[in-house]
Amino acid sequence: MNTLGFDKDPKDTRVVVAMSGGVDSSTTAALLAEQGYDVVGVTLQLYDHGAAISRAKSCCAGRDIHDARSVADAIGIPHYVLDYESRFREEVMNEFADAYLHGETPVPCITCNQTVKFRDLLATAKDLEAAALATGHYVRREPGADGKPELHRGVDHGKDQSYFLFSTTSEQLSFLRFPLGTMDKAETRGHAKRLGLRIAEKVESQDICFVPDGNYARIVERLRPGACDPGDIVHTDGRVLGRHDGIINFTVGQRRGLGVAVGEPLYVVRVEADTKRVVVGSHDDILEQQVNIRNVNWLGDTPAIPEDGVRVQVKLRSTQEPAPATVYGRLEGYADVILDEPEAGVSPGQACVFYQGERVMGGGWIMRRAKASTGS
RNA sequence: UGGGGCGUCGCCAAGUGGUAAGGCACCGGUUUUUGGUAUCGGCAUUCGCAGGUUCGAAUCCUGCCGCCCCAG
Repeated sequence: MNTLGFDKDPKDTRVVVAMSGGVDSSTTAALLAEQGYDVVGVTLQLYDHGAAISRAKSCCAGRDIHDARSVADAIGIPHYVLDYESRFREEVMNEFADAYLHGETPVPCITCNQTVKFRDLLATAKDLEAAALATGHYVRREPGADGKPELHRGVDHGKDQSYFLFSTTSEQLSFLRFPLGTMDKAETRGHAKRLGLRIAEKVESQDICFVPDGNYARIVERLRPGACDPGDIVHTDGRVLGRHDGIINFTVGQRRGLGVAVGEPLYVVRVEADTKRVVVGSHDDILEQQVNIRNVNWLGDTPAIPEDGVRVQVKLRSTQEPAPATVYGRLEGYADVILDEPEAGVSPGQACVFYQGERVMGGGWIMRRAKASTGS
């Protein structure tokens, strides 16, 4: 049994590595190559990088494609750049823009993982007759009780990326490998240095990869010209406090950028696409204890989420330790999550990811509440 | 042009003779492979305007300007 779990020699095990050009995926490729695997590097060209080429901190830009190629050359593996621009635009960028126009707050990284990467790239890897697709994500794939692989958090909870992978199916998981899941960032950089990778000191990627300067609203406007109108900023008590430049600039729980002052901090309580209103209120007004989700991916051992509930911990954002909750299965991919303690700033369009300890139990997409009671 | 009240940073607001609190907003940093949150820091040589009194005034006096309320 080799390190990727195959009962054959590494040199006879072909593995495709998704190489973004960053430290993590480069190191993943280099480590597997070092172990003697038949590594094939693949980099996805996801969007027109003309505007983003000088953006050093985003992933998959032109600069990063170049870096990926350099690393592949240095470690002596074949490397392919695949043009996934059109499908990325359709499935990730367009959905991203539409979500904002509907008053939701999307997580394009998850959409990208569940479509372009773990569906399309994974299929491509199979076409290349690879035994597995490896990525540089900080998550673990652990053998489960019945032999089927489970998804676990990265050992380094500070880098754990399981939030972005909740929609990974069991089938996909069986083909995926995450060699960095047991490492922390320092170890990864240590390997990168040891292996002489030029990108060893490269800065962390952050922000949305296709938003070069962090100004996501501008991208939404470019993708959907004229689709967003200004509207009122309304307090939960009914007062109209001011005007805003478009609902796409706001997300539930947001404080800064409202431009109105009433003495106490104001937070966005909800974003109404139909009336173009941004409703704001006090911090208490953004506390939510029930979260309704859709398009659930369930990774538990039961066929579905029990209707009478199962105890889990949930993340409602990537940078948060899981909080205790009970999730109740509903029909057709819906579920209701009841948190033990209310959470602030639960935003429609974001992901709710389930955990039981280290194990990722799946998750779903947060829906708008039917009628948010304001408590005023 | 009868009476009363008020005018301090974009908003609210403390300060009534000793040399401009605070909150909100805003700006910047940190944190973060989404958005957001959080956190740290910055933010009125100046108190409607003009004179005067005083060692010293946003605080006292005078005039002017503006606003609000009550009464005509």
